[in-house]
Amino acid sequence: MVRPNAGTKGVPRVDREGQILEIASEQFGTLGFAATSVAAVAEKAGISKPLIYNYFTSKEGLYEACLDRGGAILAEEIERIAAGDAVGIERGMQTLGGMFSLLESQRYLWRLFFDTTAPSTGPIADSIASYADRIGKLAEEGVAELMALADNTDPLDVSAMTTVWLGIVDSLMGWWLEHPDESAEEMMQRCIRLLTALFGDTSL
Amino acid sequence: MVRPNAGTKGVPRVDREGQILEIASEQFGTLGFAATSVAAVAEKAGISKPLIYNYFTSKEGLYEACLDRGGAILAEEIERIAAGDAVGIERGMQTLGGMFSLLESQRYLWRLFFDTTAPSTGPIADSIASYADRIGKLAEEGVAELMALADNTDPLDVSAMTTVWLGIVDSLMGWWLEHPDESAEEMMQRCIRLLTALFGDTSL
DNA sequence: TGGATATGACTCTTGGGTAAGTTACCACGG
DNA sequence: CCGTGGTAACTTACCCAAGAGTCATATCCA
Repeated sequence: MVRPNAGTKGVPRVDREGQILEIASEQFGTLGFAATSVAAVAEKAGISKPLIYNYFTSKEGLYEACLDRGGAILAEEIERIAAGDAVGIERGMQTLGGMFSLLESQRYLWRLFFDTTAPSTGPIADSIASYADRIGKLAEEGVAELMALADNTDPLDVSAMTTVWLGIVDSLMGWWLEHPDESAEEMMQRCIRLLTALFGDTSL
Repeated sequence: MVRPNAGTKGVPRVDREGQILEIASEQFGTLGFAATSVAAVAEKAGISKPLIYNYFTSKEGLYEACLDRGGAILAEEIERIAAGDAVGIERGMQTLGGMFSLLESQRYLWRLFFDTTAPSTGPIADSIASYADRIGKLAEEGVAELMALADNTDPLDVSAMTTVWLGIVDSLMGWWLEHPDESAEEMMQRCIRLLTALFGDTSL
């Protein structure tokens, strides 16, 4: 049988995998796991669906690979800032700034780890949870520090505040996604203005 | 042909519709539009799928009916508070308090209007947008007031801050959903403590 | 020539939606 | 007090499209 487009295109596996991951991450990050179809990723990459299955085994495998690629980057940056000596709001703002410059060209990455449509059981859930936990732990640590400054060490209060903090970051990322012209630097300046509007300009 | 379970069960349409809407709202609100299946709603209601289609035409029709039921309640409460004379943070906290007591027994309602898996085109999108806008407008109004107090009237700043504010409410609702034992009153006290941790106890 | 790169054309499952029929209730004429 | 027909409430069994996943095969290069 004649199969006009078959045969290698001379693209080595590693390169192809990288290209697929980039496209898949964008789709998963913007549309969510459930709404992303493997066929669509294949089409965007200019290749066929079976090749993706050949390299990544399943849709979940593909998602997991995206997580691994993005998660390392993200967690590393947050950990780097956590290792600094900034505390409280200051630390929060530094984290934000780090995120902005890190994710400027791939803002959708953040959403990968907070996608509500991702499967909630099975190996993916574990993988996603492991990264989300790693990020969440760091957030919680920062929040706990902040709260301790105000003599509040109630674990549930810290837990709620951490959720709120992650919600703030998430909503900022969402807003950024909808304002693509905004640079990381502009975004940071904006956040400082917002903070000032809340606290007055004493704190920075 | 014998159809052992067919025939009326003596439940009038209005009652049945109400029952279906309650169950559907919970499913849509907790699982999201995409992850909710009509068959599952039917099963939970102890009826068959076609009855739902008979009453609500389509899955989107069902969702729209849920929105109508929940949206009126939600927007009304926020409008009531907006009509008061509280300003800035104070208004925000009052809104929160209103939400908590209003949604204590149906916390999932909030998510109905901020479900990212809902269709983004078609009549539903319009309907959802109309309610979300109504809520968003009120939020933006409150935020704009707050920002004006700090001499910031930049529209993009207000837009970003509004998104953040909605993100905060959303994350609090999410946290509440995961802590079912927490009462509305406890939730409110917790929020006041969190606010105090941030601002010191001068402001209330 | 064998292994890596690739594909067209399937299968199978899930879930939205429908056709056609069944049962219970009720108003009304005898 | 009893048919009897109309309508509202309901179901089973199906259709169909979309999308995950697979198989057999084809091409290319070292």
